[in-house]
Amino acid sequence: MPANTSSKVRVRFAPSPTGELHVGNIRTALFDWAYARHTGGTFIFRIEDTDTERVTPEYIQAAINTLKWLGLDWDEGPEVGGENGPYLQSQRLDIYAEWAAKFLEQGDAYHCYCSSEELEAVREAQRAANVAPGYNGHCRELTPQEIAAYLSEGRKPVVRMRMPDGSTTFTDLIRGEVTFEHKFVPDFVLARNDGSPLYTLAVAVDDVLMKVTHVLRGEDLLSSTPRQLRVYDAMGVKAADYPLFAHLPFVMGQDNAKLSKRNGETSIAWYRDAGYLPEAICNYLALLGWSPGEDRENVTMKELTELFTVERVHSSPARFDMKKLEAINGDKIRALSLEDFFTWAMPFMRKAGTVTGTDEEVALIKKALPIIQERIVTLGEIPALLNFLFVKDFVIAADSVEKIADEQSKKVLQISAERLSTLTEWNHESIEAVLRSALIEELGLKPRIAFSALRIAVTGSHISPPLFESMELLGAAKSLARIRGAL
RNA sequence: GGCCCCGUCGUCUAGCGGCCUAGGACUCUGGCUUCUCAAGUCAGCUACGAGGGUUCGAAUCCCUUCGGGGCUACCA
Repeated sequence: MPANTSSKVRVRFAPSPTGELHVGNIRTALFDWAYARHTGGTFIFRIEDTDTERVTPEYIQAAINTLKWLGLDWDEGPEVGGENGPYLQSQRLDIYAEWAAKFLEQGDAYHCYCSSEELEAVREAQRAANVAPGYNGHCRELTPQEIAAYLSEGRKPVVRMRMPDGSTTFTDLIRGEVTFEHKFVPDFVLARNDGSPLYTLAVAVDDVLMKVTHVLRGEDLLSSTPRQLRVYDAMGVKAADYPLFAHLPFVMGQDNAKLSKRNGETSIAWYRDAGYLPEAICNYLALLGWSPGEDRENVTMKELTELFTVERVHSSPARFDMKKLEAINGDKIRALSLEDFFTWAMPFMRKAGTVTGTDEEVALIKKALPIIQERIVTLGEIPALLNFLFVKDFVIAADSVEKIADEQSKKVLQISAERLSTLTEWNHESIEAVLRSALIEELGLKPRIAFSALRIAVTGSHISPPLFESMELLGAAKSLARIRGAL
């Protein structure tokens, strides 16, 4: 039944920014974007801000920033414009009003004078009687007298869509054929009594006007699809021209409930601040409900666009697993060029107050990054690992001080200081050579014992980057001073 | 309650009637490597929700059942 396969693909991501975009939203955006890029189509970004109670300008801006940060660039939408704009529904109110009026005129919709209280009472009764709740059609066929009576009471009507008898069947690209009997799809409201549109009206009108060919969205919207199709029909769109639907499975939290603050971090801002790379987030999210097959997992953004197809999207929900995200983030960090790694690392060093960004600091950071690149999972771990190189008032961590208080440690430090001070060339090879000869060969100590004391004395912690490289970077003067200071 | 969707290792998944005594990844456990932590590497643990069919043959098709989720708004 569906056409549109021959025309150019146009997909949209249309969030309702009633809060920060969360992981689930982003997964949807990612799939929308990947599908558009895969097909060489157009990616439209539209803001559904018809819920004026909950949507705020701040959230809208945050959504824009999040998509940008992730690298999900759009071809039409806020900031870039496009010939089918505006892309904020709040700026399209007159369009919806026109269509609502047209539906009224055509008899597809009607004025409903029922108050919220009356509606609630009806639902209450339906629940009590154990019948399917929903609008009972009270205002479907009002007489002019009844209307006049309502009007004289000061009632202002909403616009309600008439659902005809019968059923709606459509093919979901992920789930196959889905049918809804209209007796379970009650007449629904298109516009509030102040004339403002509801999601059901705006989404359908915009998808048609913006020539959207594929609707990839969360599965929570699956059961609203018959209503959307009903609006298309009223708009005079032929069934063959309806967009194709693909309802994406949910992203769940650890406790098998929809992901929320309670069971996992949901805001992308949190992941950004913790030091996750956009590519890692996208790669991981892509794996939630989709798979490239062939035992592949690690894909770049480019590969994602090449490999992504709706056919490979799952129909079952996926649980968000922080551990796996961390693993992928670590992989992505290790794959970074030194140049890129530095660019990502610098803001974290600054923010932590580890450095201010002087030329000397920058030079040292660039030399130090290679030795920590494979030992971190998030960028946020960088400052703690490199802090010993920049710290002004060096102190040994409390839990490590006692570990070098014994005689043997003292001896190790004493001898190390003596031998190290004779070195003419200060680099990790010469440092290692002289220490091995003094401590391992001459004293016969186990490496892990001998070097542990030095590590603590020099870096202040029993966990650090490789010791000899660390000492080379720290420099002879500071290294020796710290070793002596620990005695 | 009704309607709709979903159900392979703890988690994400491969699988689309025989290649499956079910593969990969993450996690976890153990080994190797090793100056700590990592990284790397080797090995191990663990799954087709259940019950009926169809078929020579089912994780793959059908039915039932159980379980999970969504919707049921003048939210989206």
